[in-house]
Amino acid sequence: MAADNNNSTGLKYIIKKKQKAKRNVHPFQRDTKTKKVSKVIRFDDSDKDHLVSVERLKGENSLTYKSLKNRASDLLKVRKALPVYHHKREIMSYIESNPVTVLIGETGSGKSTQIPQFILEQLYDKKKHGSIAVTQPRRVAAINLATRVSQEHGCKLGDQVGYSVRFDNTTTAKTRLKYLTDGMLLRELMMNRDLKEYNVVIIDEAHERTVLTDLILGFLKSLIKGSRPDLRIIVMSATLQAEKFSEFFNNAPILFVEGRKFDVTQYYLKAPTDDIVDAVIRCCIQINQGEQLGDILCFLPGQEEIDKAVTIMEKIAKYVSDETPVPLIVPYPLYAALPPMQQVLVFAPIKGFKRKVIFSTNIAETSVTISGVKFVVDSGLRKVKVWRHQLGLATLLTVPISQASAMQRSGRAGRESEGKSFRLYCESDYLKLPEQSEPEIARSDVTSPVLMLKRYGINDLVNWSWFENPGKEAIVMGLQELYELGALDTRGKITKRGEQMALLPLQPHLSSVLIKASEIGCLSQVIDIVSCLSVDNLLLNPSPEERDEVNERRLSLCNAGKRYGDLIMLKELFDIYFYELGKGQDSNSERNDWCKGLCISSRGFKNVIRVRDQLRVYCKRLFSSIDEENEEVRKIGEDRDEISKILKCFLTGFINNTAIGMPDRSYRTVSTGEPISVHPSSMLFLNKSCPGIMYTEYVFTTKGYARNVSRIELSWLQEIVTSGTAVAKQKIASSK
DNA sequence: GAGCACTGC
Repeated sequence: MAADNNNSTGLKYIIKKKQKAKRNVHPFQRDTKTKKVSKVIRFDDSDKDHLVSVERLKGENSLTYKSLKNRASDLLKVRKALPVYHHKREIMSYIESNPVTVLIGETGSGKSTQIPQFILEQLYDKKKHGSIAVTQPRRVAAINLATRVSQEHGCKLGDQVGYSVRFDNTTTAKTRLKYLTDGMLLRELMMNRDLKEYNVVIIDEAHERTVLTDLILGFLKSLIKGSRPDLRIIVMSATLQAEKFSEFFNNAPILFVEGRKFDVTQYYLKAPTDDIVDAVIRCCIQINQGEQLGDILCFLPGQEEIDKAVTIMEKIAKYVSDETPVPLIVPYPLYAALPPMQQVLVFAPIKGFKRKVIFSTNIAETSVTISGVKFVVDSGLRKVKVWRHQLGLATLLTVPISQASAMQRSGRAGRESEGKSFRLYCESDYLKLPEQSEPEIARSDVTSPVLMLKRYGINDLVNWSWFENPGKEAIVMGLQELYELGALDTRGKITKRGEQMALLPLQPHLSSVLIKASEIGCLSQVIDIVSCLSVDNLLLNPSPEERDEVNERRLSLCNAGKRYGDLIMLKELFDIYFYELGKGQDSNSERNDWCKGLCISSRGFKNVIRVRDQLRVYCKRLFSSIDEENEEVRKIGEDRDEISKILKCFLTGFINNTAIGMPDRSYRTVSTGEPISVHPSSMLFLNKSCPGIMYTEYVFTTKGYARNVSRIELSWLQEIVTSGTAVAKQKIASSK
C-alpha cells in the first residue's frame, strides 16, 4: 500500500462547513405551555476533565480539617468562575417547585459536580433531613465525582460526601450526598422500597439508556405517584431525548446547560467504501501526511478488525516515514479483552516526531478518554449483542451506529483543542442513520429485571411504568424462565427461592445454581466457579502467535477440565491461584507471572476473589451452610462423583442450555434442535466424545457457538428433569 | 478455529 492514495477507493474528502461536535439544542428550545422553561447557561469549564486521580487523593486522606477547608476555599474560586454559579438560583427554583426536572447538558458541563452541591446547600439552609443520591452508569465515574466533590465541599470522603459502588462503600451515617452506581441504587430499592433516606434522587447520564437506568426511571415514576410524592427527581442527560424524559414524567420542565467544547471540523467520504480496515488505514496515512501533529483515534467495530489494522499499520508505518518526511505512526489496539498491561500503553504520551494511532472499539466512545487526540476516524460501525427471546440465544451483530453515537465519537477530537473528524461514509448515509441507538433493554434478556420487579411486588408486569417497555414477548419469556428456575409459582408469585435469588448479585440462572449447591452440599466449590464466571474477560485471548502454546499450558494444568470442560477447568485454575500460589513472600509477583503465562487477567482474578468473598457472606446469611473448616478439602480433585455433583448443580440452572451429541459428532440443542458448535476457546473444542454438553452462553456470530462448555451424561438430563418442573419435563420429552 | 460495552445489599 502506498502513501499516494487518491485512487479508486474514493478516499477524497469534501470539506464540510465547520460545525460543533455537539448537537444544536434548538429542537428543544421552543417554549410551549407544557415546557415551562428553556434556559441556556454556558459553562466555561467541564466537570470531569478536572477530576484528580483517585490514587493521589486516597493518599491525602490524612489531611487536617483546616487544610481541607483551605483547599475547598481555593476550589470555590474556580467554581464561582463557572457561569452556572450565576444561574444557581434559577436552577434551584425550578428544582424546588417541580417534582421532576430534566436537566440537559453535555458530559463535562459541570452539572454532575455542581447541581448536587447546590441542593446539598439548600438542605443545610432549610435544616432538612435526608440525603441526595446521584447515580452513574460506571463505577469509576461515581468514585471520581465523589472524590472531587468532597474536596470542593471541604470534607473527607465519606463524611458529608461519599460514594457507594460494589465492593467499595465510603458512605457513613454523616453522608448527605452519595454518588452511586445505578446497580447500587436498584439494590437499595430492593431493600428499602420507598428510598426513604433520600430527599432527592439524581439520575445522571440517563441518555446512555442502560437497562439499569431505565429500570430506575420506572421505579421512580411509580414512587412519586405512590408512596413518595415528596421525592424530588432530576434526570440529567446529554442534549438528545430530553422530550422523552419530560413526557415520561408528566411533561417535566427541561433546563439546558451548555458545555464548552472545541470546534471539530467534519469530513465525509465522497463514495462509500467496502473494505473498512483498508479505508481506515488510508485515512490515517493521509492525516499523517497533511495534518499537524496530534494523535488519531479510530473507531472500528471489533477485535478482529482492530488486530488486522494494527498488523497492517505496523508493517507500513516505518516504510512511509522513511520515504517521506512525516511523523512515524505508532499503532495501538484498544478493546476490553486486551490484557490491562497493553491497555495502559494507550494513555502514555508519545515523544519525538511520532503520532499515536489508536484503533479502538466503542470502549473509547464513553468509558475511556485518551488525551492528545486531535483526529477521529470513524468507521460508522459497532458490534451489538441482540437477545433472541424465543431461542435463548444472543447474536453478535455488526451494525451502523446512530447519529448520536457518530457525534459522540467526533466529539472525542475536540476535548483539548480544535480537531477534525473523518467519517468513512457519505453524508447522505449519515443523514439516514437513526437519531438514537436502540435502548439496551429492547434487545436484552429481561429475566433479571423481571425478577427484580416481582421481588418488588409488581404483579402486572406488562403494564408497569416501564420507561421503555421491552415488549410482552420478552416479559413472558422472562416469567417462564423464572418459573422453570423455581423463582415463581404457577400463579406467577415469587417463591422463597425466588426471594433468595433476587438478593444474590448474580444472574438468576447462576443464583439458582448456588441455591441448589447449598441444598446438596457443594456450595463452596460452586461459589468458586460462579465467581470466575461472573468476572468478564478473566481468560484473555492470547495473540495468534502464542495461542497454541497458551492452550497447551492450560490443558496440561487442568486434568479434570480436559475431560469435563470449562467449569471444572475454572475451578482447577482457581485452586492453583488461591491455594498453591501466593503463600510466599513474593506472592503477588508469583501470581502475576502465573497469570501472564496462561494469559489470564490477574486483575480479573483479584475480582474473582472479591466476588467470592461477597457471595460467601451472602450465602452464609441466606442459607447458613458454609463450612468454615476443612477449607483445604474444597479443592477439586479428579473424583468423578464430586465432579458429577457439581455439574448437576449447574444443570438445574442451565437445563435449557444443553445439546446432545449426534452420530456425526456435531451437537444439536435440546430445546430447539438447532445445530450448535463448541466455541474454539473451550477446553472441549477438540474433544469429540461427549454424549451431551451444557453451556452457560449460546452466542451466534458466524454460527451458533456454545461457550463455557461442560460434558454431561444423557442420563443426567432425565434425572434433573424428574426432580424439576413440569415445563422442563415436557421440553425434554418433546425433544426426544 | 474465535472474543461490542457496562454493572450488582
